[in-house]
Amino acid sequence: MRVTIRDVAERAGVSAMAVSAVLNGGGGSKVTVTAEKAERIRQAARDLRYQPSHLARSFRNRKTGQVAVVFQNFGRFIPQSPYRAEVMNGVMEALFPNDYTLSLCPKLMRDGDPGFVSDGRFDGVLWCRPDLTETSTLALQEAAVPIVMMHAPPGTVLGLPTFCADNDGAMRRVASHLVSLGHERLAFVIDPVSEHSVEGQARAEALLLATRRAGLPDPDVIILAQDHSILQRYAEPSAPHTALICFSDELACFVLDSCARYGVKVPEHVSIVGFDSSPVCETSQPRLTSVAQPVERMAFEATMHLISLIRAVEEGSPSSPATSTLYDCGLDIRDSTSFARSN
Amino acid sequence: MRVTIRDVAERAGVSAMAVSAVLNGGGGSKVTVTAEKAERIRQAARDLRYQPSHLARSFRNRKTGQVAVVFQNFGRFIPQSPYRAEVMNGVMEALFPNDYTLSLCPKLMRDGDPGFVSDGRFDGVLWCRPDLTETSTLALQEAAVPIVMMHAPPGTVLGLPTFCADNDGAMRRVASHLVSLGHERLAFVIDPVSEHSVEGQARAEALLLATRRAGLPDPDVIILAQDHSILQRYAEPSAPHTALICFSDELACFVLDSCARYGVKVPEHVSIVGFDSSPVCETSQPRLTSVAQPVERMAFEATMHLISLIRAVEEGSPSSPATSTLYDCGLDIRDSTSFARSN
DNA sequence: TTGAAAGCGTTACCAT
DNA sequence: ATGGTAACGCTTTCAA
Repeated sequence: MRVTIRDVAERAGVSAMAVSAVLNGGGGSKVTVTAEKAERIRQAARDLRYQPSHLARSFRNRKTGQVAVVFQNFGRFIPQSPYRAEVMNGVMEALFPNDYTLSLCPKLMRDGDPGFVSDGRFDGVLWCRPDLTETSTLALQEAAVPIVMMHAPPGTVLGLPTFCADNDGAMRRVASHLVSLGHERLAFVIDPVSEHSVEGQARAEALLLATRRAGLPDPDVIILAQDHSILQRYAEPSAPHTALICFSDELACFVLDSCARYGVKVPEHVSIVGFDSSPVCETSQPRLTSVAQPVERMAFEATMHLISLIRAVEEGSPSSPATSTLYDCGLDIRDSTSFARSN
Repeated sequence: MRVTIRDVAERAGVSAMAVSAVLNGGGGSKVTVTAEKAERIRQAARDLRYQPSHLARSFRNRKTGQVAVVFQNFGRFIPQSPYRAEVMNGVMEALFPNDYTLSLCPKLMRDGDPGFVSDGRFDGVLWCRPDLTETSTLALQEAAVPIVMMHAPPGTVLGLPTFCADNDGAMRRVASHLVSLGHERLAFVIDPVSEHSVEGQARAEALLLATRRAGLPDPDVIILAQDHSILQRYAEPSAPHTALICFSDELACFVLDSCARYGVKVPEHVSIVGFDSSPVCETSQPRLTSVAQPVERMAFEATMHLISLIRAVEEGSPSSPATSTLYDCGLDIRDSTSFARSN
C-alpha cells in the first residue's frame, strides 16, 4: 500500500497535521512545531520514503498545477509548418519556470462539448485557433476556469481575453503590396477545414475590408479541397484573378505544387501569398511571399496572461475586464509575388 | 459553489450512488435503476449543468488518464532538429485515440529527484533520452507507476522496458561505410551535455565496438563545447582523424559550420557523419550523411506498450518481465562522406 | 504548542 | 432494486 501522511505521523509519534505543516514549509499553516519534532518528522518521512499524493492535494486544494493547451485540429508536428511547434515553445517558456505542467487534451474538443474544461482538471486553458459553435461558445463563457484564446479575433467569446494577429493590418499590407504591383483581381484561398474556423473567416473578412479600402473589387473566396483542377485556369490570360492570398503557408505550398503541375507559372501568371512565413517559404519554388506573425511571442504572452488570471482567481481578486491584444504582422516579400499579368 | 452529485441526487429525489450509476453508464456498478428514475436523474443533471469532477474521480479511482512524457533536456521544438516533434507525433498517435491526456512535466526531473513520478498524478510515464544518476535509477525502479524508457539501451534501469535504436548495428553500418571509403582513423564527437546521457555513452561504446570489429584503431572521443578551434587541424594533412561521427545532426551542423569557417573542406579533408537523418541533412552544405532512426515509430510503439502496461496494472494481471526492443537503423549516405584523405 | 475532527466529490460495499 | 455508509489522502479549522 501507499505510504500516507498518517503513517509518517505514527512513526514520528505526532499527528498528521504536524507532518503536513512541516513538509509544506509551515508557511501557510497556523500550526507550529518544535524544531526537534520537525526533525523527527522529516526523518520519519525519509525512512518511509513518503511521497505526498499530488492527487489528494489537488483534490483538497482545488488546484492542480496543470494548464491545458487545446488546438482546434489536433494534428502532428510538421517541420514544414511550425505553427504548433512555435506555440508550444512560447507556452513552455511561460509555464515551466512557473512550475505548471502542460497538458495536451484533445478530448476537450469532443463532440463540440467543451464541458470538460471546468471539470477541475486544469487550473487554466489556452485555446488555440478556435472553431466554435454557439453551444460551445456558451459553455466557454460559463467555464469555471480561466481561459485565454489565441488566434481568435477580439470578442469571439464574450468576456474572454484574446491574443490574436492583427489580420486587418496584415491584409492591408498584403493588399497594398499587391496594388503596388498592379494587381486588382484578388482571391482568398482556404481549405474546407479552416474555412469554418474563426480565424479563417476573420482573414477572409480582413482581406475584403482591405481591398475595399484600396478601391479594388471584392475578392472571391476559393475553397480548395483535394481537387485543384480549378487552378488550371490561371495559365490562361483570361483568368479571373492575378493574385491568390492563401490561408496558410502549407496551403500555399500545395497551390504552388499544383500550379507547377498545371503549367501555371508563379509569379508570371499569378502571384501567391502565404500566411505564417515559415521556413518552408525559403525552400519552396519559387520562394513564398508570406505574412509573418510573431507566433511564439504571442503564445508566450498569452500564457503569461493566463497564469496571472489563475493567480488572481486563487487570491480572490476581483476579475478585471478581459483584454484583447492584437499583434502587428509583417509581410515577408519573396519571389512568389510580382507584377500583375496584363490581360 | 460547485454542483455536486448530491445536488443532482437531491433534485431527482434519489441517492447519490444512483446518479453515479446512471451517469457512468451503469456498466461497472452493481446498482440498477428503473428507466423512469434514470431519465429523471439525467434530466436533473442537465438542469443543474452537473459536471462530474474529474479530480474527485481520479482521486477515488486512482486513475487520472494522464501520461507524462519526460525529456532529458526540456528544450524547444526546433524545425532543424525534429527529434522532439517526432517523438510527440508518435506519442500522440498512440495516446489520443485511447483517451489519454499527454502531460509535459519538466518538474519530474528537478534535482535529479524523480520521486514525483509516483505521486499519483500520472497513470504512466514515458521517459525519453534519460541521463540517470544512481539515486534516480533506484527511484525509477521502485516507482509505483508503469514506466517505459525511450532511447535507453536495454538494462539501463533494471526491470524497465526500453525502446531503443540499435546503436551497435548503426555504428557497424557507419564503420563499414567509412572503411569502404578507406577511412581508418575515426573520432566520435559529442557535446558536453549529451556526453553524460546514457545514449551518448551507448553510441560511443557502439562505435568503439564497431571499429574493433573492423580491425581499426580505437576512435577518440572529442567533446565539443563552445570552442571549436580544435577543428582547425583537419585542414592539415597531419590531422589525427579522417572521419568524425557526431552524436546528432544538430552537432554535425555546428561542426560543418566551423569547418567552413576554418577552411576545412568536407568531405575532401574530413568526412562527417550525423545522427537522426533529419531534414536539415538535405539542406546543409554539404548534404549530411546520417544515421536514420525510426523515431516516430519507436515513440508510437513505446507508448502503446506503456498503455498496455497501464491496463495490465488496472486489471491486476501479473506483471510479465520487461522487454527490450531494438530498432534497426539505416544509414542515409549523402555528400559529407567520401574517400579518405591519404596523408 | 498540539490534536481531533470535518470535509473535498466520488464510488464500492453492505444492508435493506 | 435501492439507499446508507465508509473510505480515498490531504489540509484546515477549531478546541484543548
